[in-house]
Amino acid sequence: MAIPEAGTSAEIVYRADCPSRPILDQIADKWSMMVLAVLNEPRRFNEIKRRLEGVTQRVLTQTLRRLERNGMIVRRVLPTSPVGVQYSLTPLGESLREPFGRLYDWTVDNADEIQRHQMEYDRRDQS
Amino acid sequence: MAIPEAGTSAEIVYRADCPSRPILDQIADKWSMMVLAVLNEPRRFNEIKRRLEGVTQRVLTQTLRRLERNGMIVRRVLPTSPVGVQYSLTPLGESLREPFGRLYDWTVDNADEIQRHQMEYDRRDQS
DNA sequence: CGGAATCCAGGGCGATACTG
DNA sequence: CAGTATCGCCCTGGATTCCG
Repeated sequence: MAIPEAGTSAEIVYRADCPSRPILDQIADKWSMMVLAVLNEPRRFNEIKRRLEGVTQRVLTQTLRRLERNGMIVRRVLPTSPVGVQYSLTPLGESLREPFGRLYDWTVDNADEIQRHQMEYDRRDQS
Repeated sequence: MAIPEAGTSAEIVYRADCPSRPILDQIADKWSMMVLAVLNEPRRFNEIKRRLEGVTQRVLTQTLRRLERNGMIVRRVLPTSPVGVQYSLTPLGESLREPFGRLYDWTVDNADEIQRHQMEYDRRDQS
């Protein structure tokens, strides 16, 4: 993995100006991940909302705005009546699906083991 | 990518009981990522803190607790004086570094393009 | 349909002080 | 050294209402 490792391991420091910081702040949330996953083809607002069980309209709007601002999706107003809005991935957003997919696969593969650890931890230090 | 795609794309829905949900809530934050990245070898609390420029001690403690609860790191109290505490990766935590590394690489590779999009977006809809 | 605006409660997080 | 404890702010996110 290419997480910054200087020549000697004694120098690994995550500096505050590391370019990954603001990016991770923007994209490292589960709704962004799920929106990108659902946008395997262009979809409309309520279509996305329906597919992301549990998301509120406010949060979905904010998530879409941020993804749009970051150049990962495109918002297109359809000349229909009533108006429709279609969201689709840009090449940039498309390229993010691969690393996100890896992470998603990992969570699914290890969900059981993680839950076992959690239960054991909570049992040990019972409050 | 293996994000759930049923036979027809019309059925892609992220159900609230998807096992990835609670996991992503736990791990999809930047400090968890950075802690795992820094723990390429066992390290002590203040050592980790020094390497994660900008993290407060409170947040680092919480992050470490959560990672420990999820079975990704191990906390070991060293019999020194004054006491030292050493954190190290478990195999589970180790296995998470790979997908995290992918994501990190992606952010570094695309940081510039994302910033350009942001500036353009902010310029267009100047408030 | 796809939002924007408003109100409001909870908690995330920083700052600070204290401890074994 | 490696935390815990406490206070207080702000921001996130839910619920609701209104609009083009």
